[in-house]
Amino acid sequence: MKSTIRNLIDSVIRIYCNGQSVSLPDDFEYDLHPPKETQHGDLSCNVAFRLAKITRQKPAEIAAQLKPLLEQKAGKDSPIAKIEIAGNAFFNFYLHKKDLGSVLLQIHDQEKNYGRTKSGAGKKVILEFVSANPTGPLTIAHGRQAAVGDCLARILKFTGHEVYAEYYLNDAGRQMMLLSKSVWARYNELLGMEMSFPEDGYQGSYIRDIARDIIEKEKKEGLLREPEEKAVEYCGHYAVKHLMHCIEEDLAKMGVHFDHYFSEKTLYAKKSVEHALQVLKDKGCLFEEEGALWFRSTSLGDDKDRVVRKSTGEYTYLAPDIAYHLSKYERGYNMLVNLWGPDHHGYIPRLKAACQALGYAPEAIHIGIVQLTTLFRKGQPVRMSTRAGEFVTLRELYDEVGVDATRFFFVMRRQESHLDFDLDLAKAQSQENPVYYLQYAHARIASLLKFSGQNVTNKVDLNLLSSPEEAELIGCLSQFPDFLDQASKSLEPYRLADYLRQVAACFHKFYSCHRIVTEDQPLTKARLLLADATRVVLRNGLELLGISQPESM
RNA sequence: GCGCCCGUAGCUCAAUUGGAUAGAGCAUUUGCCUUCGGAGCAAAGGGUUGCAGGUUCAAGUCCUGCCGGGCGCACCA
Repeated sequence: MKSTIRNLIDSVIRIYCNGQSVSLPDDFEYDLHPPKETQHGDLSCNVAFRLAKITRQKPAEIAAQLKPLLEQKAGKDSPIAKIEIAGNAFFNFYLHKKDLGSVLLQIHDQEKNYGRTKSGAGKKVILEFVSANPTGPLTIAHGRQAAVGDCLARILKFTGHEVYAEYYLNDAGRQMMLLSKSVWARYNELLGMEMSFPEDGYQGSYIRDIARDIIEKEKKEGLLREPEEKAVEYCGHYAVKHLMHCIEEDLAKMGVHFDHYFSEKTLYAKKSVEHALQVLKDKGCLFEEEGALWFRSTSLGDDKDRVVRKSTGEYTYLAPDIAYHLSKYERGYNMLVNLWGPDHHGYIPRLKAACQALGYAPEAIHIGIVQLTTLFRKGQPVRMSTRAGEFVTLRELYDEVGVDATRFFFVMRRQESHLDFDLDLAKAQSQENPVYYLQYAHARIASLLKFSGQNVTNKVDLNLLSSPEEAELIGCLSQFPDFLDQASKSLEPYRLADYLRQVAACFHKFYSCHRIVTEDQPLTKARLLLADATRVVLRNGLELLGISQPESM
């Protein structure tokens, strides 16, 4: 529908430009979308304003010239019922009811595929998110990253991208050593040995649990007889295995899926770090100074150059990261999406620089920050502190409020802004809970369809759906693919959550204004088709958010 | 000190990426259940979009300078 009109406008502005003897720039763009105010018609277009820059005529004059051309070109079979100029030079298109309603036939026909687009065709996306160090259970901060990332993966797939979801597992380096030593210390302590706990070690009680597991299920006190280095290594290995098992389980229970957990250790085993640095060296991006090896990131937008190998011979954190991203490049992904916590935002320029040096185009690199969440209970912030080992874990959160509410709350706000998570609101099985608002609409429709006792058919008279509430709902449903493309293009799932709320609101309004099942069979059939189309959009949308779609509540 | 992000209704947030009269939810006030699910709907109040300039047909959105808040500035990970 929209593309028909867009083609019409395109052909008309070409005629107009020829008449003015000016050529249209290749990047010429204009908007065509439903206006905010329903009184401004079904589609609104700003093309006359945009042309003003090119032909140096007044927008109103251009609009006046274009209008007859549009009307003439449209002909009498077009979906356009009326064209008017308003607000100086906006075009407002009014469409025939049956053409507007034809989207319902499309929805009925496409069902689970309604909303699918091809806008991401050819894009092979590697989406990296969560990537929490395996040094403890997932926190609510990771939970938000998980929810946002997983929704994003679903949306990108639905909009035609090829998506590979990956978790980068930091199972090497300093944090790992600390974890190993912490477990080793608890192990000794449990066996009555004297040992000081490492400074900055992990304090959480789960460390002691892991140590106890080793004693009870595995080695008893046998580690004491081994060389300390071996024993510590064993503790670390066991702890990572155990913690990753918990992390994968936590994620799975929340419906979050990863295609692969990429181990940092394997980078060293395969000499990938050396390989990556060689690649950069061959491109002339490295230099030596004061005994250290540097990456010249300033030539790619960073504010200072970065050390990749210290004068001691050790690599900095950046080195394996470069190797990891080279692996993404070598595996053929042409679009990079990383979701990070806010504590890493200073790290973005150097990694972007690295990715560009490795061969990625700047516009193919997307590093997004998922801001922190503050939990509120009875209006008071819930204090969290990882240092003392007393934090609210992701598991505790969704056990308390449920997976659906957890996921919805995590994605309902733009991810780069700080989130206030009201526990009481999320738990409330009542009207003020936004999750239930959506699910209620879905359940209500399911129940209604059952009540009607008839099958939904597409053999209906669409002209019967002529009330403002019906028109508004139809317009809303027809925008589903557009909103998905927006969410996918901007990498912001909250747009979908917002849109679905709008769909539910339109439906509830329609439902309370009009009785659907009546003696009037043609009207009943038309309204049932509309209700069922709403169900399809809600179902598909909730599925993309990873939220269940109950038939009854 | 340098860099990045944010500032919209009492609170939490939108605003189709520069479009027409800035909109929702919560909270407050008021209506609507003998008919399909009231976990719903309708209505009211609430705003100089932090301040001051600038860019243009058009600015909450872009640019500059202030004010206020958050975060980051390692040969740490």
